[in-house]
Amino acid sequence: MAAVTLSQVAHAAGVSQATASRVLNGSTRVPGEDVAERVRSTAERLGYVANAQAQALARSSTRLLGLVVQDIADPYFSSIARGVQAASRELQRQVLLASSERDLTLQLESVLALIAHRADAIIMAGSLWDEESVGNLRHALSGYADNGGRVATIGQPIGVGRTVEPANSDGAAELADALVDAGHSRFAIICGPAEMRTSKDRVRGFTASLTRHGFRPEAIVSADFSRDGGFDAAGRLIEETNLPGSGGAPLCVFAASDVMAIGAIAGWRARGIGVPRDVAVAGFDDIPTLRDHTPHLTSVELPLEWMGRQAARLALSGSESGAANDVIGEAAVRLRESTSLAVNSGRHGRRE
Amino acid sequence: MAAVTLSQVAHAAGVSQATASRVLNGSTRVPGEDVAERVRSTAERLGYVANAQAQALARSSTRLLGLVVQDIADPYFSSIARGVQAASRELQRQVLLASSERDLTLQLESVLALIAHRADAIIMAGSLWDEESVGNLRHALSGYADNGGRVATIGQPIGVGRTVEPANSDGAAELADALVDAGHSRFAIICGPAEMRTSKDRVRGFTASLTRHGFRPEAIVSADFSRDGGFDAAGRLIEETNLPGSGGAPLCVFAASDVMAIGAIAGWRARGIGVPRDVAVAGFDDIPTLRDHTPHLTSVELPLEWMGRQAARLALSGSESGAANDVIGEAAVRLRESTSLAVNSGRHGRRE
DNA sequence: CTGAAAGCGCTTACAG
DNA sequence: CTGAAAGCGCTTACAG
Repeated sequence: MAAVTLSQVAHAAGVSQATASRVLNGSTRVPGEDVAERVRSTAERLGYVANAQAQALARSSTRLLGLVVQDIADPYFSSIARGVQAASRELQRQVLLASSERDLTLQLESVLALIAHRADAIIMAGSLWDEESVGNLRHALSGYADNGGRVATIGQPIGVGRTVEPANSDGAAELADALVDAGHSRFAIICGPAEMRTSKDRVRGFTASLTRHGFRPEAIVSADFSRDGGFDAAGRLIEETNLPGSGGAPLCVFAASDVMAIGAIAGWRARGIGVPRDVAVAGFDDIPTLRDHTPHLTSVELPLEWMGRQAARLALSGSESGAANDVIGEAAVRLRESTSLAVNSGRHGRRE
Repeated sequence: MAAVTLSQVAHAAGVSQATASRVLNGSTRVPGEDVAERVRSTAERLGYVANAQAQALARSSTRLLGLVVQDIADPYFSSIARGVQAASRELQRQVLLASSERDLTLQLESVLALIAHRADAIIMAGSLWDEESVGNLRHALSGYADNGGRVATIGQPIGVGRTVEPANSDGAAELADALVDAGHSRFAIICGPAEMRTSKDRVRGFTASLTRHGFRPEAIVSADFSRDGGFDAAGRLIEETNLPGSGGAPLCVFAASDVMAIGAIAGWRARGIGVPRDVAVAGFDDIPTLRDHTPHLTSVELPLEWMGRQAARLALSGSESGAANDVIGEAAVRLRESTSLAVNSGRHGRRE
């Protein structure tokens, strides 16, 4: 790449490189308007675009914001990414995006790549690790932080940097409260893999609330944290539990994410089991793209985009006392058709 | 940031900086294994991570891949981004993500930022422009290309670089064919803004096919290219068209995207109009997250993730004759419940 | 195989 | 206000 260089512009404009630099890249020490104008028009004419790599090296600040997500196509992460992106624009940063694919090795590689690029800050969304494997990651991150790098995690603290914590446990507990209030009395759970903290927290909150109300889940089925995982789990669940006949109390299933809930509904439908006619279902996240699903899904809304923005803010704002250290993404229960009891009283229930 | 430096590692290992560089960063000219090992362990001990900015400057190659999308939270773009991300991992690149928000100014700024970072290649997905505004963009991009930058667009050619073109027009035409084959005879269209080429191409292909079959749309309603746009359009459409009574031929509405179709269905449902009972609807894109929508949506599948991969390949592969210049994202019609005529024969139709 | 040195394209004290 | 020069952290001919 032989792009136009600052020194070329300076030469063509008949000034020193220092002057050209000061004119073109917002220095407070502004040269005379005549010279400035000459430099500007020369730069324009030559099509000069400053080399950000060289600037970064000279300033030792890249204005890069690193973001690692598990899967950018997952609506959960793409919503967060949107928030990060928006905040980074306001904060004049560029986003360096890495995907970890739920693979611990890739996750470490991603982080290392972001460190190599000397991103001013690194945001890790939906990180996945167990206590053994987290060592390398934490080591890399804390070295990075020691050198002035800023770290923010979304989901769980990793011991370095600040964190945006979604109210997974509390939200799930409030959901259980609301479900009990609505009249449900039989519960089961579909969740993700045991080592996934997001899923674990949600199950924990849900179960704890149930216990307070004097209930406990009749079954807990774990599967891949995906639509297909929910589909499979739906099948396994009905083998483990009794769906009531027309007389009994209906079963209410909490799926640890909307995406799993959708899969479960599809799985039941394939077996002729209707929601909420034969079984009630609640999800988590309240993904916007799924708001028009039929039946409308009871869920727990999380401010995903806002959480992305906050993570960027936490990571980029000074470490001074002013800024909060951690922030909570508050959850809000949305009771909807999928857990409705009204239509559940008999076999003749109509949807709508 | 005072990260450990190559020269520090070299010093600590008692070798020259050149040697350290050769050991640590895959040069073919490998030093003796004893020295190499000493350098490696020193680097490890000191926690050395190469500064990618400095490397980029020295090598004049950043290994950065720029991607600009309109909205990363839109499933259309996040699917593409996933493909780009996957390919870039295989090609050892990092992704620099920019969002243009359907704003021409932001779009230009995004591209300029990517150029400033000297990305090896820039991919523009779902670009939006009219012939007047495209000037600046094309100018920036062609200057970039002149300096060795590679460009790929997804959606429409911009006159510089290669392009991945989704079969919007052909796919929509095939959809119309299939719908006519299935027995539909009355049509209407819900589309995005006139200046959006994606929408325009789809409408054009659909209408052209209709014409060949001797039909023409009874109404064309344009709205925002979003769920809410579809919702609004649904309302306006029924004011402009006659929905048949129990006897007449049913209306079949083509929405220019799945997201608009979903919105339209919600809009009708809010007015007591059922799909496909009262009106048939087809979308476009076949978004995976919407596959479990009720009714199952007739759509035209586009290989979005694959298109992202191809764009990365086109952009990063050599300009030599070997590689194809442009590639088509083939469309595949998926006829499903939302355009089913079986249930449409009377008022007693049941969904499922 | 190994090293001294120039150069990548900027910024920024330091002088004038 | 303006410029000469050092320095940011690497790579890579060029010698030895």
